[in-house]
Amino acid sequence: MPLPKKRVDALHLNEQLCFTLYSTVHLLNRTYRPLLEKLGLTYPQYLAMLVLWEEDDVTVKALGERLLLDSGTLTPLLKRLESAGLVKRERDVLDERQVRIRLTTSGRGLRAKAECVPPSILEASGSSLEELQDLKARVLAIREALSSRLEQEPPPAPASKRRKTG
Amino acid sequence: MPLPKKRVDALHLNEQLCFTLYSTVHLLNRTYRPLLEKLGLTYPQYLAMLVLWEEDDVTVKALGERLLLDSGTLTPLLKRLESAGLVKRERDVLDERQVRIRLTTSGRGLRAKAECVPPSILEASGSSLEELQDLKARVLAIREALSSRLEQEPPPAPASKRRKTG
DNA sequence: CCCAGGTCCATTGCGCGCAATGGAATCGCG
DNA sequence: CGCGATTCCATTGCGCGCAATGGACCTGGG
Repeated sequence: MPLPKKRVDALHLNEQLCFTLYSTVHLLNRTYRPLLEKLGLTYPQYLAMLVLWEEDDVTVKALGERLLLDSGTLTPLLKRLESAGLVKRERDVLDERQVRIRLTTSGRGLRAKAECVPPSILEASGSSLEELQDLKARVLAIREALSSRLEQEPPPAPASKRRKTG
Repeated sequence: MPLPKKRVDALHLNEQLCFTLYSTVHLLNRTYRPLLEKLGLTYPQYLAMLVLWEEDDVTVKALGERLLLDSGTLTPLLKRLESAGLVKRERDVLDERQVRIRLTTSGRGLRAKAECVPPSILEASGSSLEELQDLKARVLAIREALSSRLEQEPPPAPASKRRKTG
């Protein structure tokens, strides 16, 4: 046998964890969609509401740090939540650069209807809570590795200001 | 301690595997971006090229089944690959409903430059190949559960044609 | 007090993903 | 053979994600 395949081809689609994660996230989104439609939310909007249900009255920046999203994504998303009557967006009085996001009564009320979502997803996953918790921890480790790497390397640094490694 | 938290709140963002997967996929995309920029590809375009490097001359439908994407996503993506000179898109002569995607010489040649991508990602993940293979298998199990569920349930069936459960 | 630098949000442009719709080609049943 | 059903791809509309840019605001050194 003169090796019919070139070892374990790293460029083979089905070998790649990344593709598995990528396609699984899309299937998860499709699974969430009919559940969240009843709440009038998309999945990223649902994530923003999760943060607000935990801690009301947060800035766009703080929201972005929790969700790992930037203002280019959040600004239009929050405007849609506002026009849906779920949140209010107001400039901070003490620091007008910031915009504070606050739940409306309607937004707070939506939480009760959201409580049936996680159990439905758990069931659809076909896995146990323990398995999912274990997976979460392992994937988190990868996310942290990617995250710390992305924070350091990219700065092409125009010049001057070498305060990190100097 | 009168339980300061309400058990293990399923609506808590950081409890959810789904958010971990969602945010990790975005970080992966950001990690791939500078690597793939050298090839002139986005991540979904890279995935399509992976399939074509495995098996040239495939239909849009076959590509969609491998990548779990539909024509609404693939048609414009493939047009961009075509205008980049990497593939050709031609109607099948025997069945003109189908469009066959074939690599150009330039598209085949890009494979060599792509070989450095998987090792870079492996390193950035901070994990061993064994750990990633194990994760892949576990996430695949969830993907299969979601997939089989999505295939059955949704048909709202206008009427008639009850061939599955009838 | 002034203003250079930094922070925070908004905007723009592009490429997905996907639901929904439509048109052209093919298939299959009578 | 004829015609309704099905298959396959293209198009449209919308909501992300994100890089890049810009503007308003704040802060700190002089």
